[in-house]
Amino acid sequence: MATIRVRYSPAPSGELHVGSVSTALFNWLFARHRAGLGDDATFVLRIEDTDRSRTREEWIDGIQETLGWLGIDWDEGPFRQSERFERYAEAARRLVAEGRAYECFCTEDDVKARNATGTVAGRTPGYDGHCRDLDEAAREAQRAEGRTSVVRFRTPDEGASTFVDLIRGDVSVEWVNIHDFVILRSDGSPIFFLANALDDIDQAITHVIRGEDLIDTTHRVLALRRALGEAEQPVYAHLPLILAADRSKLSKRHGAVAVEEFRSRGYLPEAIINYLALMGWSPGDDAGEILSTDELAGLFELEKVTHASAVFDEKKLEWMNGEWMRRLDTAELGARIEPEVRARFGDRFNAAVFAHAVAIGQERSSTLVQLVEQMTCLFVAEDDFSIDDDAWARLVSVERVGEVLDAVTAHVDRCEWTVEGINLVGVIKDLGLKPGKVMAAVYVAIEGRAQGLPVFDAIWLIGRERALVRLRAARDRLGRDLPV
RNA sequence: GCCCCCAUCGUCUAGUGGCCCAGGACGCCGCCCUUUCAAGGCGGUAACGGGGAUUCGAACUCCCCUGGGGGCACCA
Repeated sequence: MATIRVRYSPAPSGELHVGSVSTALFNWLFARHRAGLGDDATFVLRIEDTDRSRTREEWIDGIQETLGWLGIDWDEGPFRQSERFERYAEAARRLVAEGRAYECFCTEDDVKARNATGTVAGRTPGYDGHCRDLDEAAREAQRAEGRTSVVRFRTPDEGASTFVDLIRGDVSVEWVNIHDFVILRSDGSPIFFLANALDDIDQAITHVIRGEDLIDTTHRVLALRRALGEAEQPVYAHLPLILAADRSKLSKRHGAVAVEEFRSRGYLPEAIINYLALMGWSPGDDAGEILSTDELAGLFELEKVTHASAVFDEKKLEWMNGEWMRRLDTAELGARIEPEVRARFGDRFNAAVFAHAVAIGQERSSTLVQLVEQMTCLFVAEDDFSIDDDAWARLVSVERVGEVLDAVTAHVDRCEWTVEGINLVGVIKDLGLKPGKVMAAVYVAIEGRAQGLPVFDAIWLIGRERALVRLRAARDRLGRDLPV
């Protein structure tokens, strides 16, 4: 039995976006898969809030809320780096005392200016080692001038840094390309590298699974760990990134990227998990694509993670969401939207009508939002009932639409009040018209839109009175629009 | 500019030297079903970036090029 400890360590700088959740998911799937194998696997949640200026409490709550909604649960934490500043500062002091790090008086602008003048032309820009070898007298002089300082880590001057990535193999970089970097800001707060290295040590993390955008930072963290006296190093695995359709980094300008946004647009957590798991990983052709979270955890293997970044395709997510909506138990599906529908319609809400609507809507919608929209025509007050322009245009274009509406109205007025009794197919045929050609007009008149629930059901659900009101209103409006 | 990672249909991917003139899924197109639209069923379109090398034989191995992405902060 192996001991596995992974961590998901988001920075609370906004709502969780799909890339970040993907990282959380892969860590979680790995831990749960190993636990299923009998290993002692722990998933730790850690909030990397070292940058006070970018941290907001609501983001931290939001991270937990979103993970909870998705069903990604954690065994330890959330730990917060902001509560461990003294620990980091102490470690930095120790590194300085041991000569592994040094006090640096250069400001950001100083460094930038020196880079601009070509001091390091032809090389990776970065710190030039200006304060590396200041003696105590020189440092004292700087302080006397009132200059503030940071603590900078001294990287090796030669040789290369190499580590084995579980999904990419050997990853190596020459140290000349990695300059001395800041580990403690002038205000005493730690920089990511330090806090991250120390937390991984203190929390005994065995596997670091994160996005490929962090692959270059690994060498610095590893150097820091060794300087901190840690002999053991965790296993690293760098995940492929999720890109926007234009292959650039996914960002707000590409539309929805925050998971909460997808949530409010009617996506199910099951579908989001399923979709994200299949971005950058595949269990092989035989497993199929619609997989529950448990099934995913059972099949997950880091070794099968793909290497190339993947483009986010909302079309496929939507399809997958529809698949999940149809797989869900109807009562369960109803329960997920009932609070919202109740809130929206107050005492106009009717449980029996709602249940029937969910049952027939389940088969024909891809998102919860679509499902809710389909049933608004059932609950909306007649005063608020409206027909959108596109739908009206559709109605008007129907052949002999006036006659159709008249015949339908007459039928609805007297027919037996069951869905089958309402069946309008015969009525249309009696006019010598094809139901498939003209029924759209009835949909528009009754549901206010060209896309919705089967209209015989809708008529039955809203009742004879209201159905007649809507049909006559449509007929009246038609008379005004198309004076005969 | 320097460094790192990557490279199969439009997109997500299967494929680890012969089973592949490359399979699945989404999308798209067509047909069927049909109370509009959806959903569903059936069918179709579409890819191994280029060039060398190794080999009897390369999508699969190696090299170069090209292309894409990422990194180079007192962000993480």
